Amino acid sequence: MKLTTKGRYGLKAMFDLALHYNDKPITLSSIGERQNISVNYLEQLISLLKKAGFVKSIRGAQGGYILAKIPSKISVGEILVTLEGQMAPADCVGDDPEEICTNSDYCVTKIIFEKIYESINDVIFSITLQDMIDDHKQINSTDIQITCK
Amino acid sequence: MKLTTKGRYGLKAMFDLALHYNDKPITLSSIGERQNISVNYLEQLISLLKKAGFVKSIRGAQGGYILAKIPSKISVGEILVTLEGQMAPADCVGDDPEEICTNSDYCVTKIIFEKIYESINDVIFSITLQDMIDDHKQINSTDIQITCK
DNA sequence: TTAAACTTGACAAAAATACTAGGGTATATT
DNA sequence: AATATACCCTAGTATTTTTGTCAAGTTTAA
Repeated sequence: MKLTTKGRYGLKAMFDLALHYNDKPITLSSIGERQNISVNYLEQLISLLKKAGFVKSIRGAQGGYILAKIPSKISVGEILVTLEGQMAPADCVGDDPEEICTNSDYCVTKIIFEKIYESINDVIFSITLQDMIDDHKQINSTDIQITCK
Repeated sequence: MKLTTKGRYGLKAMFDLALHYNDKPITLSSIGERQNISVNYLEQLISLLKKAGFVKSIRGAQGGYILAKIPSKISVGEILVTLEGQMAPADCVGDDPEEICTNSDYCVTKIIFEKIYESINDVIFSITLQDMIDDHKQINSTDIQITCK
């Protein structure tokens, strides 16, 4: 039940972009440096986030990435689902489940998996990037964002 | 964020034992047959559950496994944690976290991971095997337990 | 004593994950 | 126009995790 690096790195990258929301475009190499993530790998993650409409890219010199929406309109849940897929503990649950078992109507374990799924979603879709910024400002006196591995 | 087969299979096996709580010892081969799980693999899972004190084994002919406690005293959370480890979305959260980052006091993503962790635990530790039996009885008129893959 | 059942540990195939490599393309600056 | 910067895209690959298999025991009821 761990998140993969996709979700963790991607969330950090998005938080990094959110902190710089009104600055000039942010390069992946600067994100990679601050968050300690390989730039090539970041490219793959940001590409998914771009396709999903959460970031915009500006090509060429002085280019980079910026959020496509204000931080309060992007939830942690949207980011994680884009990168990791639905946060379902089993394939038989989730919106549009991948796998529908023959006996799922009578399956007791499925009830549990559904409850887990719902409780995770309640959390992640209720938190936005703006909430993270607010938390950050409260915790950190300096302006440098610090996330750990 | 999927459970592995360890957790899923182990939970099914424990539910199977719970349904037969007052019967004679249940063999792994019968559980494997009903739940469609390789017996050799089940052995590994049940061994963990035995070490954790949730099941007792009776060796020899007519032997098998029985729950070591009544179903209402065994939570889904205990089973899952025994088999999967803590249900933490990242290594930096959980009771006694595996990995303590240098900046964790100031890490904003950690706050999110902690909230996810807590919400999952709220669910899984509040459900017992007895609750599963009750659910099952409500859903299924027959006495045959049915779980899906 | 024999067969059923549990115990243990080594091992291995398959899948998923986490990158790396490297060639493109667009654009700002000089 | 040339150049440097920075995004874009596709493959490949090493590592880890998952999901078991196999084999050689030990224990115990009948």
